Amino acid sequence: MPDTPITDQFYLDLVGSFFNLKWQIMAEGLKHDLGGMQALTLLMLNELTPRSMKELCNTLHCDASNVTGIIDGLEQRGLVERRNDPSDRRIKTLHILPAGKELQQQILDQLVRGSKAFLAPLTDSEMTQFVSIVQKLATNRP
Amino acid sequence: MPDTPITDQFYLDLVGSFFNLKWQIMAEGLKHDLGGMQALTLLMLNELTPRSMKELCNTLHCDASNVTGIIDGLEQRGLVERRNDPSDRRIKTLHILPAGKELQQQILDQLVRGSKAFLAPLTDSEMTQFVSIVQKLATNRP
DNA sequence: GCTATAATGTTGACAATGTCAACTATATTT
DNA sequence: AAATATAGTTGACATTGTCAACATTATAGC
Repeated sequence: MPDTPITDQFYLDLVGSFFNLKWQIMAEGLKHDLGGMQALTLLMLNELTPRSMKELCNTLHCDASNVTGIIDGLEQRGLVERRNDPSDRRIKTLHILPAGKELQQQILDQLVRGSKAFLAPLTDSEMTQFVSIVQKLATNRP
Repeated sequence: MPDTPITDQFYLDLVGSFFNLKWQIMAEGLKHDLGGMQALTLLMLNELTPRSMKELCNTLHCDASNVTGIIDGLEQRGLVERRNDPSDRRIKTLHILPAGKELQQQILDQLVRGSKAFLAPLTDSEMTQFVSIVQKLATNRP
C-alpha cells in the first residue's frame, strides 16, 4: 500500500491541470488560425517516423473519421501531406512539410514558454522527479 | 539549474499523457450520452461552493458563450440548475442536482478505475511524489 | 441624482471537432 | 475464389470553439 492515500481531489487536480496545459497549446495554434486539435495533432507528427492515420487515431484516442477531418485541415493549409504506402496500398502515411515543421516548432516553443509559469512552483528536485514520472507514464499506453 | 535537462520530448510526453487522461473521462460520459466537455464540466462542479458562469469560464479556459452552451446541455438533461444570485443580479450561480451528483460520481469512479492502469507503472514512492506535485501544480493557476 | 464605463451572461453565425453508420479499396484468411 | 478483416473516406448530425453584437445590471465619476 502506498503511504499517500489517493483522494478524489487528486484526480480533479489532474483534470484541472489538463485544462491548463490544453490552453497553453491552443493559444499559439489560434494565432495561426489553427483549431485546437489541429495544433495538438501537428505536435504529434515528426518527419523521421511518418505515421499512418490509424496510428494517429490511437495516439489521439479518437475516431478514424475524426482524424480524416483534422488532417484535411492541415493538408489544406500546406502543413502536412498524405502519401501512399507502397508496401500496403490501404495505408496513407503522414509527412510533415517545411511550413508544418516551422509552425510545429513555434507551437512547441509556446508550450515550453507557457509551461514555465505553470511548472515554476516545483523545486529542482521535484522537477527531476516529475520528468522521470511523465516519461514513465508516456511509455505505458493502455 | 536543475540537474535534469528538460527536453522537448518531455513536453510531448506530457501532451500524450493528457490525451490519455481526457479519454478516460470521456468514456463514461459517452455511455450516458454526454459530450466530452459536458462530462468534464460536471466534474468541476460541487454542491458546496456553487460557481458562476464566469468562474467556470476561468477554470475551463474558454469563451463565455461556450460555457452557456455546455450548461444548456447539462440543464436540459436535468443534471444542473442555474439560479439567480440575489446579491448581484447579473450573476447566475450553478447548482448540481441529485441526478447530476450521481452521474458526477460515476464519471469520477470511471476516471479513478481507468487511471489505475495508467498509473500502474509508478512505484509507491513515485506515486507519493506525483500526488504531491500535481497538488502543487493545481493550486498554481496562471 | 445622472452619465459613462465595466462586468455578466446570452444569442447568432459559422468553423472545428466528436460520434456513428455506410461505403470503397486493399489485405489476409480459409 | 470466397469470406473476412483492415485502412481510410464520406455523410448526417450533435457538440464544441471563436467571434461579434446585444441586454441587463453594477460600479465609478461627476
